[in-house]
Amino acid sequence: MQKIDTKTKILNAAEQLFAERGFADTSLRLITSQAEVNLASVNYHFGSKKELIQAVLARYLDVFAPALESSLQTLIECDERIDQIEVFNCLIEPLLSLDTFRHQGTTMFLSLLGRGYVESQGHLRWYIMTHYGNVVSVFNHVVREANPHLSKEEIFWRLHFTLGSVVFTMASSKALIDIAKADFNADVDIEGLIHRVIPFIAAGVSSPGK
Amino acid sequence: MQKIDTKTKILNAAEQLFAERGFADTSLRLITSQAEVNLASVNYHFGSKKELIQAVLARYLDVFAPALESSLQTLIECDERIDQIEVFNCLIEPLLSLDTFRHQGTTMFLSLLGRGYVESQGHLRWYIMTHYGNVVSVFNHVVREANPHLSKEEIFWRLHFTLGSVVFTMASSKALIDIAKADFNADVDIEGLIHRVIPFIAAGVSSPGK
DNA sequence: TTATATTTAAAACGTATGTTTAATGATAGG
DNA sequence: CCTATCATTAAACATACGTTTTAAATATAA
Repeated sequence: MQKIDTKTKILNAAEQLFAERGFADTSLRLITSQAEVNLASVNYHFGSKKELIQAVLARYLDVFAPALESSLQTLIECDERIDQIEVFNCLIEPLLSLDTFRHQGTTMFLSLLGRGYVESQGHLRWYIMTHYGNVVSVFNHVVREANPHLSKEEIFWRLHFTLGSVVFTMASSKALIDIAKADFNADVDIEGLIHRVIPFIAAGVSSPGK
Repeated sequence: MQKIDTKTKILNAAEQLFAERGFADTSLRLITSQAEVNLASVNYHFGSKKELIQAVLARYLDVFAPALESSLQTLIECDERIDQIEVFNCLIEPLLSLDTFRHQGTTMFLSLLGRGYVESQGHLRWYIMTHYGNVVSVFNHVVREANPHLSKEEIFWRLHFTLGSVVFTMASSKALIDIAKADFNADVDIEGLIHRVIPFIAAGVSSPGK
């Protein structure tokens, strides 16, 4: 059992609480008591609550973004004709690897992403664009290749519908999985959920439209 | 120009601020100053902030739920074979009529719905089920009719993916529409957005799956 | 070991929150 | 006209928040 330093203990506690309760409803005192560190250490190590939130998100994005990018690059190099479902399949491995990277990492990441998008009034969007803009561009490019019949604008909107499906579902995945258990005796985990959502969003994105 | 009573002034100011900034980030002082009423009048008329939030949501749901229900009933009675796109089309009129009912009512309602779902930790879900459970049942029933090839469980998940697409997009529709304006010189309003999202979610829901 | 820098600790600060109180004003019924 | 109910106001309340300060403790390096 190795010793975990204060900074990491804060990040671990913070990400869990942020994912469960959102940013505004999670106080620094709750975080530090859960992490069993002193209150002031948050401001010492991170400067402010806002910077802590960024650090929590960055810890995931720094792993996820490069993984997705290389996954997309492989797709570009190997396939002549790209299908939309293959594009979304590129998300699976980078997403699921977050679960080995940290306990319930996939759920945590997607919850944080969803909460960040609705709570930060567009700040997260800007942050992602400036820090991970490249992988976003590549993703957009590949989706365009897979759907030559769609305009840039149509793709813009459909990718946001997609993002909504994913982060909204994942943000409440814990509760939803419980309901599914109770109502259908169905045992679903986060991996099963991802495999359920991908056909849905792929069909939506590639739909001929009205 | 008729005189608006305090209770309504509070509701009007609250729903706008809630939709824009979320529930946690909107203080009663901000609401009452915007509404130009006394701070204490919130607790006098509504009891607490939580009950104010419920009142704001109820004001929309009390209009939307019956409208949707009758719209679905008409569909059931008229069509022998129901298509999924028709089911979602039933949402259009009830949603858009909120815009005449109140300024930017459609956007407001969907934003509130989205925020309620992610901020209330499942409370809104319970509230809707207990107060408007009937229309939810009818909607579920119609979707089942339109998609006999899908299991109850599959429909459960796909409707949540759908809800995610809609509320997530609408919750940030203001910002997204601005981006679309800047990037594509595209003029989109809330009605246009609804007509964009319906083919997307209809294709997703009725997709054969993997 | 000593000097220096880094990290932790406890306490207080200032501010903002939701809520309550108590007094005043308005309104309608007898 | 008086009274009882309802509505509004200003002020205070208690609490919770993010942040800062000051000092002690710990680690690091000479």
